[in-house]
Amino acid sequence: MKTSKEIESCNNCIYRKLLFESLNEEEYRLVNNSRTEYIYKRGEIIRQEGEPIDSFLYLRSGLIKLYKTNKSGKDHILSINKPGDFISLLSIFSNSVYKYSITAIEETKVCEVGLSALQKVIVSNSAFALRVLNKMSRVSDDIIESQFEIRQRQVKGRIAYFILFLADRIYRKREFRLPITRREIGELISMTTENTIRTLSEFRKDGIISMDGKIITILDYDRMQSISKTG
Amino acid sequence: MKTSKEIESCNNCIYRKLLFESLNEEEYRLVNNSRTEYIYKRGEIIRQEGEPIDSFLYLRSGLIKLYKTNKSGKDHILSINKPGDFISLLSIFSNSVYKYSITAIEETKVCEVGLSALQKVIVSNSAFALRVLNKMSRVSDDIIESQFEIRQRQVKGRIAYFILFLADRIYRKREFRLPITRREIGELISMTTENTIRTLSEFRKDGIISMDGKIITILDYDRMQSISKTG
DNA sequence: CTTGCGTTATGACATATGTCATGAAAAAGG
DNA sequence: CCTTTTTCATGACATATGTCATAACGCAAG
Repeated sequence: MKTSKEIESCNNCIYRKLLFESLNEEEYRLVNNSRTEYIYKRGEIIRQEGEPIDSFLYLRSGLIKLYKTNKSGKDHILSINKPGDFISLLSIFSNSVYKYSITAIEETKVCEVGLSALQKVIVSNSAFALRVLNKMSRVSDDIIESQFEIRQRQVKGRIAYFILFLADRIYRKREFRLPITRREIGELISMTTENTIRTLSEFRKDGIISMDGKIITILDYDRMQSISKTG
Repeated sequence: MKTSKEIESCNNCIYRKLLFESLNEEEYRLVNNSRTEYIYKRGEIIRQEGEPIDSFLYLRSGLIKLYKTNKSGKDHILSINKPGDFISLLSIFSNSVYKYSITAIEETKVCEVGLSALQKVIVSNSAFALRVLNKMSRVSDDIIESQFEIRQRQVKGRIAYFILFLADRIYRKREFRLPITRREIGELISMTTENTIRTLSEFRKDGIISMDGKIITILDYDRMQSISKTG
């Protein structure tokens, strides 16, 4: 499952400042000693629903999806997360097991910090606790907001919303490679694969995007925004 | 807006134990001095989207809805919350203004604690911080989970899910008074009022529930569960 | 008590979405 | 390289959901 291991110091990590800035030497050592860095290949499962929560996961590079499989075997994707996101913190303090599965959708570097070490530092360092609280509420907020936005749109609006999410928040470009299949887009926006494909084709026919396999270029950004808002 | 004010000591509050147990005298005094208790009548707006977050809100009795109004003027309800729930904590640490509006759907008692007092205690008392972290993640988790469950069902399943939510988690009875209108149920499950009404009528015709205005009785609990799971 | 307005209710019809079938294209695996 | 599997694509049709119209009912304000 975990294909490769490669420990680096947090000192070189651009996220150290974000999170560990307020730690003193001892606290930092405590965190760092219980820290491991793993690399997951595309498609590898990082954590599975029901597994005990043993550590705090922090995404350093790559992309992951958070999802759940229902009884019929159908997956429903909750969110796509990017570097800098806390990918497990959601339930770390209220659940003992993962409520959702996590899979790497491209090669992904994950920092894993032992839960007990993290809790010790939270107890000893209140500035750090506030920082975690802040970051954590932001991630939950983002998930709630995106689900909320998705649910009040129909297919065209949902796909436009997702394409703009990728363009604006993930890649910051108007041309990018879809990181997931059309089936997975459907699992994310709660639509069938066929309708997802059909709608993307329609956007292409209407000249709003061009498509070459997984490469998408937004040709008419304004119209895409308008569809995301109204449809 | 706030119709009545009535300060009680936290000592008599059944929730004190839940949250304020770990506070020492001074911390407790700090919280209590910045604490006010308000009573909101049915339909009264407790907080409005966009208002600055000044305090931490804690629901002592009654029921509230969390919702957002979109540009077309249509409301979308995010959750119905019951006593014991943190109703503002969601965005308290990551936003300076409320992202959602809060309205009392029946007479509701709300405890309001000044945000700065709360933050001071979080910084000074790490056990309390952990408790807040735990409770907070649970509330966010609940919202994410219910949205997640709703979105993968169609109308019948969504309504069955909601009816069972009321029966099992809010009233703990099989007969209860719907606290909201059918339009609001639609706003909660993202369906039109007509389809919501139609589906409830259908449940009645099929002998799954009986209805007398807003009074609902679940006659066939098993079938209701089965619809909630499959439909 | 009456009036007015929102809620509940239902039908007819339009539109959106799902399902099933089929095939081409692309990716994965030996 | 070839084979196998998955993804992408599209059509025809079934079903679910939305829209519009209409009416009875109930609650609340005067």
